[in-house]
Amino acid sequence: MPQKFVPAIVIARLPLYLRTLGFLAREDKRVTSSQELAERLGLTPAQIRKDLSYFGEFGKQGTGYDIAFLEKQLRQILKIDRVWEVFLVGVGDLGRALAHYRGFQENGFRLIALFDNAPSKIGTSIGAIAIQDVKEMPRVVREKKLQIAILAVPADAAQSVADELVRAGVRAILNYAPVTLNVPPKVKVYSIEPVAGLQGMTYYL
Amino acid sequence: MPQKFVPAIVIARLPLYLRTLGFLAREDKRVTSSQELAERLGLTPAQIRKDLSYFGEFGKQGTGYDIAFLEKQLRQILKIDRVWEVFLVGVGDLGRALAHYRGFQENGFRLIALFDNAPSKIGTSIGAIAIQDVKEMPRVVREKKLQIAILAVPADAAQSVADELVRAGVRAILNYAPVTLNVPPKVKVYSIEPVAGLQGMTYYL
DNA sequence: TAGATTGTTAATCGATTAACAATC
DNA sequence: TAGATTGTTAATCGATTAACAATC
Repeated sequence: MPQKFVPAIVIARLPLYLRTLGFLAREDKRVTSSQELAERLGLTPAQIRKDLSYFGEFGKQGTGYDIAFLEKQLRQILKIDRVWEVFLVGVGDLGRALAHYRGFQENGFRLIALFDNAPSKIGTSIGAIAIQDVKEMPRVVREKKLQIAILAVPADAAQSVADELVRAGVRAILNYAPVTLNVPPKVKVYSIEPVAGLQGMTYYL
Repeated sequence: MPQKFVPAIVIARLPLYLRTLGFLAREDKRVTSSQELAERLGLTPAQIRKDLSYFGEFGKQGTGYDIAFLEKQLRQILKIDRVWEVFLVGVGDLGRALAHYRGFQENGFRLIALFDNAPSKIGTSIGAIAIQDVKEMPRVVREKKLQIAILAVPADAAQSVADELVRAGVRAILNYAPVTLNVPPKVKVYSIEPVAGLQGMTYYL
């Protein structure tokens, strides 16, 4: 089935749809509508129907969408109907907090390796996971076929570490370093930008 | 001067331009071009020139942009040519890490208050900042005229706390809770979405 | 059946890009 | 002057929305 091209911005909304379906399910709802989802998400019903239509027909006229069914479909589409192994590079304050964050685990992203370059940290552990020398990273990534990295190194190291990640075969980087990473198009980057976020909001104050 | 409407997506790019100018300055460059900025940022030169043109003429034909000058202009436009006081609600693991994060401070966002609802935390301190009862939040926010909140409470409390923030007069929320907040249009929300970010990337794996 | 809501088309809206005169 | 690069216009591209036939 030659999948029609789906804009990245549509893909980016699917996790939000999925999350909202989860909330509705926990409210013991069985069925929802593009109208209800749109209200919760601050979008238009048309946009939600259009987005879903890239992937198939998931609703029923007059009724709406079966929540459990649509959740399952979205999980399949996003390929999160499985557990993904992820690893973290950079175990500073931020990296340490990320290593403890349960949200990844809870959503099927299992942290299985930690890397840092500080001799004082290498060999120590966080929870059950040992911190390894970042020099070992390429070998471990290849051996375990890891595709997803969480990058939490200082800004001035981020690009060179990202280059290493790409060379080692990583295909997705969750970037916490305040830099714009340059990577080949086959590698996806999602950057966490709290400071840029704040700076964008002060404009409106 | 009746400012022309500037698309939010343009505003969102300005902090990235500013950051890149900072990197160039630290490389001892004095002048840059839309071409050079575009390469660093993975954008087109035309887009950068167009974005800047919403606010004035900052370059010189044949030469490009004076880095220090453009930095100063962007800081003024974004209103980050001053220190903003911010406060944090929710001192769990994540909130604790955010309270220690130096990136806010370094970029002119001074954390001046912490709130939580757990009796065991209230009265204790992080660094020099005491954790206060979240019930005190509206009073403190009004007294100090705080406009910017960092929200790091559990997902199921986020909307009701956000409602409180809005009632207290907060105008900008940096949201770390994995929920879509519903707030009036005068209030800006920037959400940090690591899990959604990962879920969007697995689609491409 | 009547009412509700989907999936899709076409129109609209908005953002990006190419091109180029102006000019440093 | 010649080369470089801006600021801006117009064209293009892409995303959102309105509208509605289909149908549950």
